[in-house]
Amino acid sequence: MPIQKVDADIIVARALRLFKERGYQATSMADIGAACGLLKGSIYHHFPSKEVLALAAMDYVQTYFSEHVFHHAYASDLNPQRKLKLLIKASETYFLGSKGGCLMGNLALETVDILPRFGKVIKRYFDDWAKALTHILRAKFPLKQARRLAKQSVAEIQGAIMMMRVYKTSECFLLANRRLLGMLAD
Amino acid sequence: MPIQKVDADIIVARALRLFKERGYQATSMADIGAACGLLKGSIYHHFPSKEVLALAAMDYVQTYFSEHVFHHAYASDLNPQRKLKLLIKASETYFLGSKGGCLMGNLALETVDILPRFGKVIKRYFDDWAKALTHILRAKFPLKQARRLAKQSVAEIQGAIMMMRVYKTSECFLLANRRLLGMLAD
DNA sequence: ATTGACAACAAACGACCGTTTGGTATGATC
DNA sequence: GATCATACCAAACGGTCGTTTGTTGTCAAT
Repeated sequence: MPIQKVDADIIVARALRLFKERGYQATSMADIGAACGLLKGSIYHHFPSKEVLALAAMDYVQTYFSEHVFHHAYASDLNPQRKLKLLIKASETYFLGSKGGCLMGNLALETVDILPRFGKVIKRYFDDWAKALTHILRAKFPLKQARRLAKQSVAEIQGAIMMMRVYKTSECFLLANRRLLGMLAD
Repeated sequence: MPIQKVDADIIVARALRLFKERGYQATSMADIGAACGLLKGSIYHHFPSKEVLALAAMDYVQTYFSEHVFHHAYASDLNPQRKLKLLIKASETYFLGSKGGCLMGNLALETVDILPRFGKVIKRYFDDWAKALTHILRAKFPLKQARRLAKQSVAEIQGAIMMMRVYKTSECFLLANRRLLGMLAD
């Protein structure tokens, strides 16, 4: 009775949410199926394994951030402050608008020494984030220093997201972003 | 044939290592048993459950940091710079000397929304860390600012430890500590 | 009308999970 | 030397895991 049709995108979206909020191992295929109105076996019509499904979810996040967050760094017709402001705003909208913090950060600590394929995707995500910030900070700092400040900021924001999950307060996260913005001011 | 005697402390130490390197869910009682030369069932002679064993491991970390890291903040016969230097050195010794990063940080992201009992211990750990830094920074900054800088630094260091695991480089972690130390300089 | 690809179900697979049980050797106590 | 708690093993428990298999109903194309 397949009157309904659940396509791969919906499964990715639901799985992403679960992986982000509960983690990889604590999310079962049955959980994902239930979130889609399917039995767990039916998911294998769309994805060959749980690991590939998680990779698809990570890919979605990577694409989302490239298109909705990082891309602000490369909008050529804006000044650096404005670019940074838009990038931070987009990041805040994402992280304050949903539970579970950062999928990449969560999976990083949970799986980096266990599932090597995840590590590469996570690395690329952090790389792209740092690259976007570096590109903006280049307007004020020499390349090496811009790179250092960018990496520092990515680390601080990830740490702040961790604190956000532990303390259930966005204070630390907002401060980290404000401090990043302050790097361009003088 | 119990010619050997594996006591609770050894089990905690081995479990701590496994939980830190692989995470909570990916570490089975059989793994822990094997690391102690025991069958998984034998662990239940010393601990009533996996959850309680993990709590014991977290408690060990909490005590270790209180006695070997945070306590430097309260050594009354040293100037603030010296205190901070010793605290940072002890922290670096710990995090650079073993794999897996920070047990508390790892478990925070993996279990905070799933195992409420873990959340409280993790919170206390971060609180104690921030409190130690606040106590040192108080020498230069008013209380509110000291608190803010302390929290910021804890978040940044946790984020840097995450980067250390992902990129397998201690660079970011060392820089975060240097920046913390720089807060006292002028 | 028949075909065939599709989407889903129902059920089972073997493996492993955390935990429990019952038994067995050890070593100290009386 | 008998007693008894201890530390452990061996085996099983019920349950869940990710995955596979076979089947069924649906829908579009022939």
